[in-house]
Amino acid sequence: MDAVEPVRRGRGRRPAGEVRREVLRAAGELLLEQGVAGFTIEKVATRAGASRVTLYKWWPSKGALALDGFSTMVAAPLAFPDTGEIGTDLTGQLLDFVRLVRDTPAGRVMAELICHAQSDPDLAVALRERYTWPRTSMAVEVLDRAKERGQIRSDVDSEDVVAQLWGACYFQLLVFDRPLTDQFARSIIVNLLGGIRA
Amino acid sequence: MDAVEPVRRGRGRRPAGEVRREVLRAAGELLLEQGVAGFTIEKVATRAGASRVTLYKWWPSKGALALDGFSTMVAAPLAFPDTGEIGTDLTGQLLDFVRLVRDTPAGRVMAELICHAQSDPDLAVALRERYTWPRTSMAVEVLDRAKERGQIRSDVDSEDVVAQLWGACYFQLLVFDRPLTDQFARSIIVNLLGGIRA
DNA sequence: CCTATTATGAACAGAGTGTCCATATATAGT
DNA sequence: ACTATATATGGACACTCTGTTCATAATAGG
Repeated sequence: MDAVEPVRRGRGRRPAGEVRREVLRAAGELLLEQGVAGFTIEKVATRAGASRVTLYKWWPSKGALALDGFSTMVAAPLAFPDTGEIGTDLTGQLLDFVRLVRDTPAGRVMAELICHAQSDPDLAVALRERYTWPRTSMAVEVLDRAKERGQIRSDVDSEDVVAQLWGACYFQLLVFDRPLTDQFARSIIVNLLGGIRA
Repeated sequence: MDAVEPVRRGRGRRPAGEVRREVLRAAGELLLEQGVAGFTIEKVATRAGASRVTLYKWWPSKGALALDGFSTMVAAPLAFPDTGEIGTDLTGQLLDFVRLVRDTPAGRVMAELICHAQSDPDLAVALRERYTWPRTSMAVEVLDRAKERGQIRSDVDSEDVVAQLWGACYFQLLVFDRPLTDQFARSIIVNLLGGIRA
């Protein structure tokens, strides 16, 4: 079960950086393997060969540790092309997101982190600052540029649009039980860009 | 704190219906007061003046009990007019939802239940069958009728539209930290119905 | 080399879970 | 009315996880 070599040297100080690295690796692994449900301070400490006290010292909450571990495992590429055509840009970005969520364990963990943030204020702040905001702001920038180019009505709120695209995907994932397909991503972009009136 | 009269009669059998009613009332109250975070089998049992064993016997999981309690407290009205104008119908329905979520504790509890369902299969099934499906199917029906009337393109998937409206609201609530306003609801309907192209 | 910093093991109280048991009693069947 | 069954109950148990305190050991930096 625990295929990790804990590097136990007995009591006493270990290099802080080393311990930190071990803990983050253990946290990330545990998160991807068992999800937030099986993620406990105790298990992370055991797997990292560290003391729970050490974890309590460095991380204010379980959620903060989880997000740190997640970040070290999933280095978000966040590439974002600006081709000048808003439809192309949005499609590329949304498809990247859909595929990340659908084809890797990261998607499920993300969903669980969002959920856990509902009852963990520390995690909620960290998640917004380190994940939600950076990601959405890029989409918002692209949309704002499209508005300047006259491709989108000027009275449209870019953040509303982000909610109607990414929010729809999260809805599929969290509430509906429908699969998250490439076709779905393309369709909702068409719906929003072209309108659904005949 | 505990303003309930537990109706304790000592050991022995009490009428099953009575116990069940007490437990559901206690569960619903606790849920609205403290949310899912403070919702434990132990607290529900104490508040209902019942034994934990009894709860374990009747409800398969904490989530199932929570949803049952929630349902007894929040009898969803689910009124759904069909005026013949798809924009009017959607606006009315979405505004009802937005106001429920924004102005009552039910909204937060709903969000927490959805989140909890991510790691509780029993709750996930119950939530879909008893909440998500009935609600969304009504919106889908209205959209399908609008398609028959030619108000909406026939190649549009009604469930996609639901995801882009209700999903956007859930996104505001769970991921973004933006307030859920009436204006937001109206805007996203306009975006989707009329399209965002200039 | 000396000292401050830091990790560690052990232990603790507290809460919650999930499961036993024997006992008491309401309800249903005869 | 009597009996059998179903069911609620209190008490207890082992277990996990949380969050903390304490003395001890070992590294890192001057």
